[in-house]
Parts: sequence; C-alpha cells; structure tokens
Amino acid sequence: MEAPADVDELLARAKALGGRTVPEVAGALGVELPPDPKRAKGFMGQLVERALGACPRAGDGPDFPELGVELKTLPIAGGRVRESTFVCTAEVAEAATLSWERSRVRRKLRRVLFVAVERQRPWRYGAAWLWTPSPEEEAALRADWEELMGAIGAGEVEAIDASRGRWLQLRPKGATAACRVKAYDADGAPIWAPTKGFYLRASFTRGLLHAQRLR
Amino acid sequence: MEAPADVDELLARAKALGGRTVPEVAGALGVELPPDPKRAKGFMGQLVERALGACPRAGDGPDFPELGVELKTLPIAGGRVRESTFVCTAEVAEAATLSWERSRVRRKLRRVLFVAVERQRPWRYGAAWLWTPSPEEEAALRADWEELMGAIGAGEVEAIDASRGRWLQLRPKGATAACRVKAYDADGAPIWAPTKGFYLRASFTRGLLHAQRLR
DNA sequence: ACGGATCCATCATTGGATCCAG
DNA sequence: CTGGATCCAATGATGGATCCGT
Repeated sequence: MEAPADVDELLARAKALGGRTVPEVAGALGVELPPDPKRAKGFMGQLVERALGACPRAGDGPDFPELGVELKTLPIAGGRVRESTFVCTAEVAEAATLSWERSRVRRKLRRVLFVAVERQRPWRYGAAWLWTPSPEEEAALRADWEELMGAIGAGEVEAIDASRGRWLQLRPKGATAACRVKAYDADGAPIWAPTKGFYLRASFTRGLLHAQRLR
Repeated sequence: MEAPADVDELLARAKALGGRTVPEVAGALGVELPPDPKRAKGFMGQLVERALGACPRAGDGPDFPELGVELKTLPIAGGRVRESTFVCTAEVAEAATLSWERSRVRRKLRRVLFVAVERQRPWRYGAAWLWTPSPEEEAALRADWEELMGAIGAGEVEAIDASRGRWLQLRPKGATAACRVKAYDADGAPIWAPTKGFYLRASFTRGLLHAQRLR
C-alpha cells in the first residue's frame, strides 16, 4: 500500500475500514494473525499502519510524514474507550531544559488520526476521525506536560506516579519495571531513572469519541 | 566459563590456548563453526571472549571489567599481522569538545590482551600477551587522536581519509557506506556524517608483536 | 477502574572484525 | 597493500499498545 496523497485520501481510507473485521483486513494484506493475541499487544496498531499506507520507517517522525499525521488506535468495548493511549516515551534526561514547543508530546499530538477498534470478537474497525487539539485542549495538555516534566527536572522522577496530570499521565514504559534510562537529579548529577511514557487518559479520549459522534 | 580472578589467571588462560586449533576450541565450548567463515567476520573475537571468560555483556566497558583489560585478536599469516585492529567507533558528535583523557580510544587501549591467531588452516591460536602503552606510545596515539578528532570537530569529517594518522587511522564503520551519524559542522550546525571507527594500523601491531617475541 | 507491569517488532548503535578491488 | 566497504551478533531505545492485580 502506497502512502495516501493527501489528508482526504487518508481519512477516506480509514473510514472505509469501518465495519470490516480484523481477520478480514489482515487476510487481505497477507498478514498472519498472531498465535497468542494477548501477547501481541501492538498488533492492531501495526496492522492499521499497513492498511493505511503509513511510512514503514517512521522512527521518530509521524506515521505520515508528508501529511504531518500521527495514527492511533482506540480500543472500544460497550461503546466506551477501554484503555489509555500511549503517546511517546518521556525525554527524561532533558526534562530540565526542554520546552513544550519542542517536546515529543506536542509533535505527536499536533494532528492525530484516531481509528476505533471494537474489541468484541471478531474485532472490527469502527469510526475514524482526525483530531487537532483546540487551543483549550492544547493549553491543558501543556499544563500537564509542564507539571510532569518539571517534576522530573526537579529530580522527583522516582516519586511521580500515574495519578498526576489531568489528561496526560506518566507511566512506566519498557520491557520490565527494571528498565532504566540516564537522567539527572536536581543537582545535575547523573542518575538512572525508571523509563517513563506519556499516556492520554481514557477519560480524555472518551471525550474525543463523544464529540466525534455528535458531529 | 567464569571470569578470571586476576590478570595472571587471564594471561595463563590465554597462553594455554596457544597451539590449539579453532575448531577444537569451539568444539570444547559447544560452539558451532559458522557455515560461511568469510561472512562471520567477528567469530574469532567472540570465540576467544567465551574461551577466556570475558563479560558477555561488556557493552561500552572493557571485556574484563574487574581487571580493566580489553581483548583483541590479531590475525597472523606468514608470521606477520595481516589486518589493522578495530579499536572503537569515533564519537563524531562530540569531536569538538571531547578530551583524550575521556576518549573511548584511550579507555580501550589502557590495557589490552592481544591473542594472535594463525590464519592458515586449520586456524590456530598463537602468542598471547598483555600490552599497556608506554608513555611514548601513548603520546603518539594521543597526537593521532587529537589530529583526527580535531579535523572532525573542524567540520572536515567528509574529507578525512584513512591515510591520515601515524598509528591510528579513521575508516568507515557500519553495515554500509551509507551509514550516517549525527554530527556538527564547523559552525555548530547539525549534519549527518559518515560513521567512522578508529583502527590501529597493522604497522603498529606488527611492532608490538615483534617486541613481544624479543622478550 | 486504573496504576503499574509487561509484551512484541524494528531500527540504530556498538562491538567483534575481515573482505576485496585497484 | 591498504583504503574503503562490508558482514554478523547483541543490546538498547522507541513505537505499537494491552494485560492484570487490587
């Protein structure tokens, strides 16, 4: 699948997935289903990337570099978002000096294509829509980001838990809880800190889903 | 194989390999020989690491962290060193600010266990000896390092070729010539530079081998 | 419900070096 | 001979997320 030429084409492709089942779409792409779905946690996201023609080597950049669009799947059950949404890993080592404007979170969330996936078997694609933060949303996300990164920069990285932040939270990220990354304490001395990732709370994406239904 | 308790034990183990063939040592360790030796370029080095009990997760540190010893194999044919010796990748991005004292090259070469390997079939282990740079050797290596890193720091990374440096040279390093690493030009602007590695010229290690034979 | 823990894939980097064309 | 190119393995970081115990 080649990359979509513009945002309209991308959105049309995503909407066209609506109602189709995951096994059906995987089969059409020649992708095998994982033997143990409970362990292939990223499978849904990677399948949608292929189905929509996302850049296979996106790396740090957005999934659709030409369009500046990031792709996220939203697991839905009983009409409600079931999980928080991973945004990116936290730049722990640069927490004290990085600005919101240059942050990964802001880059990732500048324009997002959400694709809902109904989690009752057989898994089935649902709604798809583009989201760009409104000025109010961006201000709130920024406030969360600045609070959380500020705490890391102040050397509190060990003490931060997932209860902080209204819409963005920080949670462990990595293969195990033992994963560590280089960081600096409040005095600038190097330390090994737990790996952290930013997540959008489900309460936030529930709001987006609701707003989208009203359109 | 557990790690040697001290340098004497390490050296004794290395000398005990002398005269044994590579297939024989591999067999004793339960290691299979690579199907196509021409493509398994690092096999010899990794086999000796296992045979001597080097730290399997050395990463950035020395092969024997407790002893501060780095292990290098030297391919020999007709009594002469056949190849240059890879030391480490060059810290291209930090070229302008890094000092010799903190450099990877110096750390790697502070104490080296050389193990000669006779390259006429069947490959066979030869001499083994410890080397620490004499003040004169270190001064010469430092001069090469400072010249080469200075050139990188001055933005000449594209222009440096392997003919520079008396004993240390810079050569491409990586999977292909297209490999690039982040660097900075003379004005401090970010660029993508070719990946480089430091090598000891064969003329240098020939001298070490000769000196060792005279002892 | 949700905070903490975990799982897989892929790419980049580094370490181990030797290959090979001119 | 030797400067330039390449090859394999292991690790770490990041991106894709969901699992699961309380």
